[in-house]
Formats: sequence, C-alpha cells, structure tokens
Amino acid sequence: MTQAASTPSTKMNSTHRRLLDAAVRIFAERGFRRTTVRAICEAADANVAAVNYHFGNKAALYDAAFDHARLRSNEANPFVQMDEARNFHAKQPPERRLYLFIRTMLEHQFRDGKPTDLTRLMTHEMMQPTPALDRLIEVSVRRVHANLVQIILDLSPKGTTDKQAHRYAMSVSAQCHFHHLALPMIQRLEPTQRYTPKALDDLANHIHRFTLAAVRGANDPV
Amino acid sequence: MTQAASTPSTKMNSTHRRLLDAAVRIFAERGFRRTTVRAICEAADANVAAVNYHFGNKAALYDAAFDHARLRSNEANPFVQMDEARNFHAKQPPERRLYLFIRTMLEHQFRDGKPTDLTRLMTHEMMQPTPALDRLIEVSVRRVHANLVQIILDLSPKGTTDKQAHRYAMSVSAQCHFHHLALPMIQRLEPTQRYTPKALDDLANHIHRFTLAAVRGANDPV
DNA sequence: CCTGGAATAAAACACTTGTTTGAATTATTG
DNA sequence: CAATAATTCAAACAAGTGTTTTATTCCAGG
Repeated sequence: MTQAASTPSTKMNSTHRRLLDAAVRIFAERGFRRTTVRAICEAADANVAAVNYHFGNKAALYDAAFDHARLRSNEANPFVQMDEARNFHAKQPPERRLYLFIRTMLEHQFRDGKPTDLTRLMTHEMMQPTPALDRLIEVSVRRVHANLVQIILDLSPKGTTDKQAHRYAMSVSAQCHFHHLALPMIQRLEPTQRYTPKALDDLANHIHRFTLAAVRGANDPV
Repeated sequence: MTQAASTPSTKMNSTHRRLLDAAVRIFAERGFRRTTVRAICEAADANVAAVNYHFGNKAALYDAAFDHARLRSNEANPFVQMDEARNFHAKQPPERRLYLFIRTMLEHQFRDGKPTDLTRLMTHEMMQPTPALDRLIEVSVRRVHANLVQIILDLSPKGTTDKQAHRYAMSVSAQCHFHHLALPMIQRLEPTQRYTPKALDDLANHIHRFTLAAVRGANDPV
C-alpha cells in the first residue's frame, strides 16, 4: 500500500527523503512540466515506480516537494521567517526594521550567488500557478507583506493611508524580487552582476536608501 | 518544399499567418513546453503537418512567433519603441522624460487589463530562456535600459556615476516589471487590483514620484 | 527459521506529442 | 488546357512519459 502522505518527517523512509530532495532540486531547476519522474528517480537512485508508491503521482510529489522546500528553508534559517523577525525586532526604529526586512528578504532569495530552490519553485509558480502558490501565500507571503506595510506606516507621516502604504510596499517588494524574477535578463544586461553576500549587502543598502528617501519625500496625494 | 523562413510579410500564405497568430497567443498563454503543435493547429484551423511544412518544426515556429509578436507590438504602438520615444522627447526636462518612460513601459506591458502576448512570452523566457531572449535583449532591452540610465543621469546631481545610475535604473525597471512578473502573487494578495488605463495612470504617477524623491534624496555613497 | 507485509525492481501499458509520409487537392504558369 | 509546383490532409511513426502490474527482495515479529 502507499505510504501516508503526511508521514512525520522522523519516520520517513530513506528513498522517500531522497526522492523529496531530488524532486525539490529538479523541480526548482526545470519547473513541473519539464521535469520527468524518471529524472527525479534517477537522481534519487530509485526505481521509476517509487514516485507512485511513495507519493501517489507526480503532482502529489510536486506538492510534497514544495512543502519540503519551505520547511527546510525555514529550518535552515529560522530568522528568515518574517513574522518572527518582526517580533524579534519590534523594538527597533522603523528605519532599521526596513533595512532588516530588505536584507532578510534578499538573503532568503539568494544563496551561494544564485536563487534558492524555494525561490526558483516560487518563480515557476509565477508562470504556471498551482495550488502550491495559494498555500505559500496564505502561509507566508501575506504576513510578510503585512509586516512590510506596517513598517512603511511606522515611518510615514501621519495620515498615510493603507492604500498608500500598500503602494510603497509594492515598490519595495518589486526591488527585492526583481533580481531573481528577471535574473536571465539582468545577467545578459549586466554580465558582471553577482549576488555574493557582499553584493547583496550593497544591494540591500541601495534599496534601503532608495526607499527611505522616497517615503520621506513626497507623499502620493492619491 | 518548405517555405523559406524569412519570407517577407507581404506574401505570407494565409495559413502561415493564421499559424503565427495562434502560436503567439498560445505560446504566450502556456509557454513553449506546455503548448502542443496540435493545439496551435486546431486554433489556426490547420492540419497538424502545417507547422512543419511552413516553419520546419515547433522550435522554429516559436522563434517566428516571438519575432512576429515583437513586430506586431511595434506596429500597433510605434511610440512604444523606446529609442524613438527618446528622440521624440529629447527636448523635455528629465522629470517629464522619466514619467513618459514609466508610463510607456506600463502601457506596453498591459493591454485591456492584462499582460500583452509579447510580455507573457518574455516572462516565460525569464523562466526558461531560449535564444529568443538574447535576440530581444540585443534588439530592444539594451537600448531601453540605456535610455533610462541617461534619464537618471540627467536628473541626478553632478558626479553621479554610471554604476549608481544603473542601480537607480534597476529600481525603476523593477517597479515597472514587477506587476506582470509577479501577477499571480499580486492578484492573490490584493484581489481588487486592476490594470485599467486609469489604474496604470495612478501606478505610473506613484512610481514616478517614488523614484523622483529617491533620486533627488540621498545619493548612494558607493 | 518462518511468515506477512513493506519496499523495490523490471517490464509493460496507455497515452501524448513532435514529426514524417505519401497521396490528394489547389494554385500557378507556360 | 495541361503540367508543374505549392499546399493540404489523413494516417502513421517513433520517442517520451506518467502510471500500473507483477514478481521479487527485504526485514521485523512470531
């Protein structure tokens, strides 16, 4: 019989985990449609039937891989869970919180100079959304966005509306996400561009200053 | 025999053009991998063999469709060719040129409230680049980016380096492109968000003010 | 050791999909 | 009109792919 899908990670079979790891990596690389279960099984050193035995089918494996990537990413760097970061830094001035937000976001997206598996999976979801995207948004994106809006509100003049703050938040998110969303274009436009820790630092500083000047400058009258 | 690939548009066969139109639409919708030549032929009311007869194979049809979309887009709105817009507005003050740049970019990307076919094709290229991306960049993106950098330089204080201007330009492009690159996420985060002409107008104004305040504000010391 | 279920493996199945073939049809041209 | 080329079409091919089947191996618990 097929193994239960929600088996706790502790009693996971070895091939179960190997399949999951390979799936994350290859799905992130090629997206759902372009990856074959045979490629995953080969990478996981497992038989072709293993996917259906352990997960039911390819789609279920994809969902499991997405969740696995999200959990693994949070384990690797719990600080990156934005809602915790918010509490952690609640006492800091909003300028500082904005910087930490930007910096954390960028570090979450790039690792060893290239987008993380989770980031790549999410980017693929932008092109062909699946239920995994809805889950990710409800579980993480919505709270992160709310935190950003709050930071913006905290450093905006009184009377700033939620709608205005939302727009500013979008401009910040845009600057943070653009670099992985448009990576192929950026790389071709500026081949020397790198995403080393140092470069991410510079980038975070740029976005921070850019945003701070904008928010402190003119206010949208609308 | 197969029809020459570079047949001038004037003597294009009828099914040739129908295939191209259908290809643009469906490739834009689903990307290269997920669209089948059968789907295209059905939409074009042509036989399955028509693709190979008129274009050689699926990949060549894709390339042709990409070029077709680019040319058609330029024909539909020649003002949108940024390098022409630059000459056209060379006499305007840089603030005005920045606004026109942003506005034109947004209008180029959204049509009737949703991304244009060319924009969708380009977004797919972000996920799985093909030679079509390199062509697009050399033929259009590079010049557009250079124009933006020049605008930034024109409204920055003296002593602003190209590297700084490049960073500012990236922040502007990010804000312009984010809305179609991350559309599925934005729609789920803010379901009321629309991209009507009026909304694009507001958005352009926001990005314009945001950027202007940032550029006029602090300068990156790096 | 024996046994029964869990896990793995090899093979095959059913279906999709890009491509080709070869005949039929239509258009062009001398 | 005749003939030659261009185009369309139905059918089939070959390769790839998700999934299933069936048999075999592995391995705890009796």
